[in-house]
Amino acid sequence: MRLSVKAEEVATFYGRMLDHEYTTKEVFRKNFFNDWRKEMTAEEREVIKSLDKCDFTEIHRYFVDKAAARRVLTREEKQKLKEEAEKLQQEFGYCILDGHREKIGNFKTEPPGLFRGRGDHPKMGMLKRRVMPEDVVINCSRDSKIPKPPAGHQWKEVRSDNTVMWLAAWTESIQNSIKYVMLNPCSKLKGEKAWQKFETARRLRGFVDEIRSQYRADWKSQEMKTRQRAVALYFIDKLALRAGNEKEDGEAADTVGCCSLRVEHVQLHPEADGCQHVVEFDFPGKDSIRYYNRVPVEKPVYKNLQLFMKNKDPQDDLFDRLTTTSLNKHLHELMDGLTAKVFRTYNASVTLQEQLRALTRAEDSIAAKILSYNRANRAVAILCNHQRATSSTFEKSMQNLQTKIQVKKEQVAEARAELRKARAEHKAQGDGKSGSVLEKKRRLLEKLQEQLAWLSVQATDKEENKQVALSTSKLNYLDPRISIAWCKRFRVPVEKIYSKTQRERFAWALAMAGEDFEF
DNA sequence: GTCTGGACTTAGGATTGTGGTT
DNA sequence: AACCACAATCCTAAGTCCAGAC
Repeated sequence: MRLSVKAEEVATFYGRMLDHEYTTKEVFRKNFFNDWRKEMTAEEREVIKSLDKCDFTEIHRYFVDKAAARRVLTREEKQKLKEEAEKLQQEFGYCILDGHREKIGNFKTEPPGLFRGRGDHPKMGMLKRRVMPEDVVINCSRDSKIPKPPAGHQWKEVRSDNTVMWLAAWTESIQNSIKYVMLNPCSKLKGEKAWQKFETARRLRGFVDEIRSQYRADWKSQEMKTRQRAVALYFIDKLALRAGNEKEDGEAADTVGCCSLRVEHVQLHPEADGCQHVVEFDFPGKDSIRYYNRVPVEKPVYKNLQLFMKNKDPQDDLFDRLTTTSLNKHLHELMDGLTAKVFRTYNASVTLQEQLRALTRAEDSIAAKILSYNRANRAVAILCNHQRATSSTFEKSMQNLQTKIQVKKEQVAEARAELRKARAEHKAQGDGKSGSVLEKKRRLLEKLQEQLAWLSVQATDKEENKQVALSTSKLNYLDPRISIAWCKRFRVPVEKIYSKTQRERFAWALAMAGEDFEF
């Protein structure tokens, strides 16, 4: 069936996703079909009444072929595409801020498509509309070269607000929230903000002992509200839980954080795993990532939880007298600039520093030091519950690595035998030629042993990292100055820890952290 | 207090780039 | 040159937190 242009475009959004799990989900299909029908002409709507009877395979094949065609382009053609993208980046990807040319993060508006909400999102599959110039607000100084809208179009508004960071904004059609064009993390402005964030977290170090003893005292408060706040704060501090703002139901997936925990998300065990007073957490957190943890807690916490759960239904709020606003208000009184999320930053960075101290040995090889670093990083990622899906190729690539290790082991054994032989020969002949052969064999063995060590480090790292995502903590929670100081102290090239973009993002830290930086 | 809109950070998955192997 | 695996980067959803209105 030949479709009208509008209906066809929306059909292609679905067709190109055909091999994605989304298209098997009832909610996705229902929302898509509903929005698709809105784009149809009256005649089309007459004919197309059931998604089950629509066949998108031709559309799907078109995109598969297109992707394949892209893959087989010649080197020159690929080079040309790259240059075109670079030209676009140069023209639109930068702005002038306070007289400096700064890289923009997202300089393109988001293309139209089908909304891909995470978890059980009630709006998945809905049509995300194309952004038109008429939707876009431009923010730049009055005396600057104001960007021109495309021919025949106008901006929604041009304003000059120097109290905000965004350069352009539009309202997105799914949640009616605002999307922004902002600077790249390598920009001076973003760098300063990150630095400020870590400085706030460092300041918490000076207050944390006092705060901890206070919330312990508050576990026995007369006021229910204070007790709830004190137990919640304990979780935020000890378990690095997120604040947990309330969400409008029906608008997003059902996920929770600390303050929004419900009775159904915790189970109390008087005794478990050989410990007393164990709390079992099981709830969907941000991005619907499961948080599952069994932790022994101090007795007053346990008793309080029993009290908070008494006479409540599973769906009731655990902390019914607590909101993120009231918690943060309390935190503000304890320290200037203190909010719930500062505890995550603080505990993440402190954990990294402690773990690095405990794990690194000066006499280790660079490879072993990097494994230690990754393990320290991993401790943080586990604390913050940063997960990733196990890649579909994990088992296979692990197997490949094991094979490589086996081959390398055999090579080492062989090299060792040859070295022995060369040594015997040199002893018998004692001339310069047999001496240089001996030296060569010795070097070969050394090199192979090094390679073997590196491979087995990789294998250990890989296995331990199967379901743990290190990048989120590395980019957002770990004060980069800790890592840089560690690199300097233990003579590890910083490129082994931070990629090029990461070094640009953390340029501010590279410039200021010496080897004795302490968080 | 409570609600809402706004601005910003944090997050995992998707896509792209790279370097080694076949 | 084609292919593959992994790392790096991009994308944008989903959080946090604040200010202002009532």
